[in-house]
Amino acid sequence: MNMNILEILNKRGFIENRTHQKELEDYINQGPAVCYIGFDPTASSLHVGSLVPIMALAHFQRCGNKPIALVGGGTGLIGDPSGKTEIRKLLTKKIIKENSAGLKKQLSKFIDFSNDKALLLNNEKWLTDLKYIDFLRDIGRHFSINRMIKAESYKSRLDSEDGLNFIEFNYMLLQSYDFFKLFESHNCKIQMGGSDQWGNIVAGIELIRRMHQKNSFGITFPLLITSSGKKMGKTESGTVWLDPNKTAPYQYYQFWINTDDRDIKRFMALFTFLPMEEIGIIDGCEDSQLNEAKAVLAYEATKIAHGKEEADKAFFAASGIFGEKIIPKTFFPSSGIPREIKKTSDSLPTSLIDKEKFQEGMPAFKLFCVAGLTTSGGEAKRLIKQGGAYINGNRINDSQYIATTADIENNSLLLRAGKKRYHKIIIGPNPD
RNA sequence: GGUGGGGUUCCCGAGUGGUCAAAGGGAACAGACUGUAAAUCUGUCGGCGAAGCCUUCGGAGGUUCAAAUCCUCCCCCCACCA
Repeated sequence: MNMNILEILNKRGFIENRTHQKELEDYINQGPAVCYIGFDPTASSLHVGSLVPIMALAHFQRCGNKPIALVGGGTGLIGDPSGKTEIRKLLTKKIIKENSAGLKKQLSKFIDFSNDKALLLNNEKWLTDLKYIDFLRDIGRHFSINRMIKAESYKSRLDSEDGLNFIEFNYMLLQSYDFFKLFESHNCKIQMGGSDQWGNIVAGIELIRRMHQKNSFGITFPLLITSSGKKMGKTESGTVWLDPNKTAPYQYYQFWINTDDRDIKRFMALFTFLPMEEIGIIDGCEDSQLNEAKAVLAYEATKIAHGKEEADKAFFAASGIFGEKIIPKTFFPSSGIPREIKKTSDSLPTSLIDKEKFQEGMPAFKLFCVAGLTTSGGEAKRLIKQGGAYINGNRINDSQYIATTADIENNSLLLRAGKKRYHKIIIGPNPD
């Protein structure tokens, strides 16, 4: 452990706020610390927006501490109102269960759960069997309504038209109880979370103090919005998921490539493990160098989430389409990004059309629908009319254009919508 | 339980019998400009292989030549009262 985890997190921009700094540092310096973050199983996959907490846990582990990822299988049944402008739909128990399983799989890519080096727990274990009366007597009495309604997360909702539901109002108690439980069972003394979790975290700390007269700590991350003011992880084509089946590695890579200039440095610090000394170079970069830096960012981020092989593929596929990019060895020397070009386009999204069906040709707009580049024929025609549709690099000018066997190159059609969206259609019998 | 206000296309939000596929804004998409960036400008923005047609304004019925708009019933949300 050469550098203190707190220093690392701080330097890389993870920390927005923390409770009792001095005591927290002392605790960290005493040796392996235990720390937890909760993940809501509201979707079957985590997305880029959850990456900050995930990376924080990963750093935590790399510094020799023990992270706990807590899947909110129990709390997910309720829904955290923090930062939400409207009541969240209640999810069924079955869905929550499936989602929890998905989260587990994804988290394992970032955090090493082998040999108890990190723990993955589910609060369902202790929440679902709670006795209401006991809970009220033991835990509920420690919470002041007066205090709770002053918490920002509740206040905004109380003022809003939708109001706050009793079920959600209990969320703070349950999350506090989680922390308390982990404190008791795993000696976990730190809880981290997004800045909207501050109220819940502090409530947990308070509960532990009241129950055990012991200190515990909280750290919150800054709310990540891109410099263009968008919420992290949402793009034109929807959410960027960590599940390769929901967001292909190539797309994932592209997401990072499309980072706003102003965000490159910040994102590198947060979403890669590259040393900060190297990241500092961004400040002096201009134009094409910025794009190279984005490639490094995209490569590293993809590698962390999907492995080296997929990252390589995505990188080469991108060079095939957008032009080769040779990244000098001196530029981010720690990065494993390929320094020479090898052409493939394997990792492009691909679909298959039967050769016989294609014999008579197919209207171009239909092809774009089949490829999923557009969602309706009208949209595809619009695309063509606007000059944003290409087959094998040739712009299509006629919305009635029929693609025929003459358009096939190498048994395939490379469709392009707009500047960046590509899809390959292979014509022929299924190769399998 | 009572009273009042609401539910409009991805989101916000106008629209109170035809001129409504529904103003305006946001988001998004395309083009131009670029660096697979940002900003800006222009265009597009329910579906259907053109015309024309079809589906949409919480749900189900009804009035009418014509309904997002009027009537009936139902569902849901909000506020105040209890």
